[in-house]
Amino acid sequence: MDMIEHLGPTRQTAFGPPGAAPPGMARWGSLAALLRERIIAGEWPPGHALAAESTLAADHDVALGTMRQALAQLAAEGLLERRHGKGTFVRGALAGAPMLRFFRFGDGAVGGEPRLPTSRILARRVRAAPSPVAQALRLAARQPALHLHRLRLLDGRPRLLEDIWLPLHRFAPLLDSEPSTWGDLLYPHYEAACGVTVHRATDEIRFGILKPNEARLLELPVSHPAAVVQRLASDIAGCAVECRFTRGDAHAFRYSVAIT
Amino acid sequence: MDMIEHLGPTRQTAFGPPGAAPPGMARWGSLAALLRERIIAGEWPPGHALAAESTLAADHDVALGTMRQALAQLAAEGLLERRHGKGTFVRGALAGAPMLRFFRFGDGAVGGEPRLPTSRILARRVRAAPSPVAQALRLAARQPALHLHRLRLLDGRPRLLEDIWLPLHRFAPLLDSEPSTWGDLLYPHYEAACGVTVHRATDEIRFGILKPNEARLLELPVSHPAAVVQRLASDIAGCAVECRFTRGDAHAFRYSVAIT
DNA sequence: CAGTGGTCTAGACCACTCC
DNA sequence: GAGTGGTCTAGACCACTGC
Repeated sequence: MDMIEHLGPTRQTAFGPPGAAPPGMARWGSLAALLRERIIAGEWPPGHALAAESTLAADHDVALGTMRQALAQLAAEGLLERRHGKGTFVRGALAGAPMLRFFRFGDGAVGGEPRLPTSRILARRVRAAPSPVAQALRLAARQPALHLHRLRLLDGRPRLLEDIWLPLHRFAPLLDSEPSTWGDLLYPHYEAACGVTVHRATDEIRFGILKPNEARLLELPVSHPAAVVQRLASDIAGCAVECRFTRGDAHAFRYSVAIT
Repeated sequence: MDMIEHLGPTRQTAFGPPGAAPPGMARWGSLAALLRERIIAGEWPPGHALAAESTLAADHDVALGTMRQALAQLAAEGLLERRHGKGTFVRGALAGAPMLRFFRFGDGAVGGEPRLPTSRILARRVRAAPSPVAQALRLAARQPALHLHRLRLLDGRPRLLEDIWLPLHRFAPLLDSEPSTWGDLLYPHYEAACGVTVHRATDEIRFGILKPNEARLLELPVSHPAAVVQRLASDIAGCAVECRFTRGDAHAFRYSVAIT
């Protein structure tokens, strides 16, 4: 022990080139990258508990604080969830990215309580995806896609109309069950039936005009203005897994953004 | 020294009740709150450099790491900005919350380069604010407001129309200068002319119909659909300082949101 | 070069959760 | 009570900035 005392108790780059420390990445960044890869590779499934931070630190020969910083980074990225007294867990599917956060349907009902939307699958077909969708999903030419047509209702009244495109090669199990048994939330069903976890998504909002059949299904006048939300959802590895177009009454649309 | 050795080197709650540590706030949280108050109170103006973290730590009798966590918290809140090798600074006005991020005006020009919008103040009046605006700005009844009517152009073509409401008691200096000298960005002018720093804002988006005079100014047909962005901007203390309504062609509207 | 923030260590105690 | 994450300490070295 005394032989290495001159190195001091804090020889930080003991396991890497001493001088070439952070060219683009500090020690905790490398650890985060390493753990990130193992999570993305599926080594630990969603919901799985990682080893204790002290164990992880010892396993990787770093101090506790360094490992904590790596874990904090992954938690900030949404890959991990840390629960005091319980452990560190791989995050599962998106809790919810409810489309209704974009809309305020006043109705005649007393406001306040958030009513849960119900959904009805109107069609389920295998067909070639339109070019922009195929591009978004990174489908090869003529590679088949699963198309869902879905109506969402609030208090029994049709409110949102959805066109959902899924790469067939990952969602084939959806062809084997009755859509009416899927429930009102698709992402949990994707995970249960197909093992596909939706981890993040981007919504793009634009303005449009309802086509006649869309207006009819939503019980709105023809050429009524619509808010269109195009969502591209990805799994934990960043692969696009769903392309969804949601249309609703433009006059009911309302959305808030915070700027800092 | 040896006399207190039995306390160990890590008597952490030496300056607080030993057992009642985090009832709702840990040590670093209290430090953050303390510094936050001093920043909000204006003790350090925007752009001011704080003392070195080591100095701050010593001043408050905490370890470096504890003070670092407090400073990191404030940086995450957007109150501070830390620059490696330089120091820790109080953040100034919002760099920019460009309205044009909501719109894509394709034009006939080659895409790519972000063209800067110019602005033209069409009117500047002192008048009572409409009730919703007065409520948003927390103005007392009949307390006067400054109203600006502003047109924003891209490549010389009118694109956005803005109604801006300001509490007169903080923006009186705006009555003393020629609006054409204000430049194209208002927030820096607010800071320079009135000492009001816009620190954060929320945008609320909806769709509506242009009124005849609005359509005329934007060179669009009457009753053309419009995207309406209502922005409520606040200063560093969280006081609402500006209520702004921006209207533009709904068909040019496009906005992206990331969900994680 | 001195001063700043960024990284790392080794070890302690605390609060939460569950058995 | 055992195990987990959360907080704190005291001190070291590193990388960036500007004189």
